[in-house]
Amino acid sequence: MVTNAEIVSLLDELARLTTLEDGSPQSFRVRAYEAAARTVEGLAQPLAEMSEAEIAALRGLGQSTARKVRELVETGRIAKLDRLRAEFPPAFRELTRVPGIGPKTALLLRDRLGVRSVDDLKAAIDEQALRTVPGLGPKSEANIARALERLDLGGKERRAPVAEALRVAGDVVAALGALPEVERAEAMGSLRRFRETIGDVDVVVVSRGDPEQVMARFVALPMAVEVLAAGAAKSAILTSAGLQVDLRVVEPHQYGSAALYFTGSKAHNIRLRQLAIERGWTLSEYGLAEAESGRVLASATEEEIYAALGLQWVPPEMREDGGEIELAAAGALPRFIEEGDLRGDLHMHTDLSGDGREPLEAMVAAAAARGYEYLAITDHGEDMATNGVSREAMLAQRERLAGLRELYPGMLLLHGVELNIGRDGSVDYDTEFLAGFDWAVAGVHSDFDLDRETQTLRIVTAMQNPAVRVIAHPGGRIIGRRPGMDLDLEAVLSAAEETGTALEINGSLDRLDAPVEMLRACRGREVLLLVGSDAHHSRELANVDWGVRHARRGWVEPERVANTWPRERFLEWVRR
DNA sequence: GCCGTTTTCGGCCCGACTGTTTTCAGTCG
Repeated sequence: MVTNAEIVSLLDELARLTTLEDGSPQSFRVRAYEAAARTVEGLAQPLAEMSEAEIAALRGLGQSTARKVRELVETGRIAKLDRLRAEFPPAFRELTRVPGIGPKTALLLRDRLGVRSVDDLKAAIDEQALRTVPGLGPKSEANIARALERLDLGGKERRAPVAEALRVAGDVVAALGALPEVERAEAMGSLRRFRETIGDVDVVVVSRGDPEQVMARFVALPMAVEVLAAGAAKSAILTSAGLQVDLRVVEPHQYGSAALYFTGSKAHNIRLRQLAIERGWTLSEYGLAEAESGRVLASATEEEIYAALGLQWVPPEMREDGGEIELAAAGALPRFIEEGDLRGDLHMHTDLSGDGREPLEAMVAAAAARGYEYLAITDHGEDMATNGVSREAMLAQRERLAGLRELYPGMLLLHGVELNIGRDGSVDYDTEFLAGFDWAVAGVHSDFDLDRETQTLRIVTAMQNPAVRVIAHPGGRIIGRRPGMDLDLEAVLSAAEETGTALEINGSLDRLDAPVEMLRACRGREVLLLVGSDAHHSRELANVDWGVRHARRGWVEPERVANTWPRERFLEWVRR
């Protein structure tokens, strides 16, 4: 079956190709394809199962796109896409990856110089042919030559995993925040929206002084290996980690509109501006203003701008134009989960597992310091070759944990285990030994590339095991390193509902798993979720905060997350 | 290509920067 994710990717490709066909990223058809893709992205039900009329009724999708979707479902192809692919082969499309070359220039180079690939472009530069093209000159030729040398050396082409981008952004924000003329420095962009991969880091600085001073300090930061742009309003550097960082300096009274603008997403911002226009206003990074007089109506905080547009404040993680604007306009945004909502953590390791780094006592003490009402220790089961724990050692740990209960009378301490799900869905130990645990998470740690049917059966079988309460990192992916498992989502979610097995939202930055698509598909269903740290060190207990931000991207409401429940309710569920 | 309590046709987001121009087009975010 054609999945929504596949349709999204094809719509995005149609948008990119249409940019070339129309010769402008401002093309309205391009924006229509993009808007359609964003809508499909936020859709819970499979488009492949909908009729043409039902598809055309979706916001941003009309007759034309509906026909293409049906064509894809029925024939496996889209004729228009095939035609565009033939007209603009991959080698030609490569040209627009070069910074400074957009659709217009690419087409111009093809028509005037016969340039059809990056290699052609290099040859044309060597012959100094670019300067002969009308609209280009020696300077453009030199800029493109320089951009070509830098291509593939880092910058925006390579999207960094969020964990890496957070480190770079943290360093830059700390350095800028320490400057005397800086009142506030924050990372915006896709990092604030908490996307899983980040193209570049956008930083907004609030300063009353002259922005040039801050800009000068910025481009001189030790992590800057190259200055990509240095202007009065915006600058950009390439960091030693190969990640681009853009900086904007704004006045305090413009913080809200700047934050809104630089957080994006672009699609979300365009919708906001449309709402502004309907009211006779304009919205930019400098504020919400009357179109005629230019009088500023709101700019200091995001909240007042959303309010002026008749919207609830939208959490950054939800700003993707995936239906959140309509809900915010109706005052019907889901009650989104917040960091303080969690009352316990049910997935953490100690040094008993080979990969844990701290003793049981330290992990429990750190969890208590976070104010938890309950927690579970979940070291690896014996099947795990390197880190697994024998029965004897598990029983000894159980004794130690029992001793700790007196020290923490206010906290429910569960003795748990992280089981390994074998190829056939079986798990460690035997039924009798398993019954001795208070709690068990089960996860896949090997054979990630089984075919969909086998993989799905494997997970469903594990769910049917009465000892298993939650499937850990159910997508099986490592961001930037390993793709997820091929699963029949519908079958997995149905099994989760039927068996009452929860799905984990693993807060480890390398995982952030369940993936967003899985979380969005849970909307309106009876699937239970659990945010877990998967901590191997006490400082990693804070991973749950990443898990919560990721959960907001998946529109997860706290009511569906079992570890937001009070201790008694949680315990009742565990015992059932 | 999509959309409509002003519209089924005529609109469709905003600003900075750059290079090439003598007033603007293209790119980028």
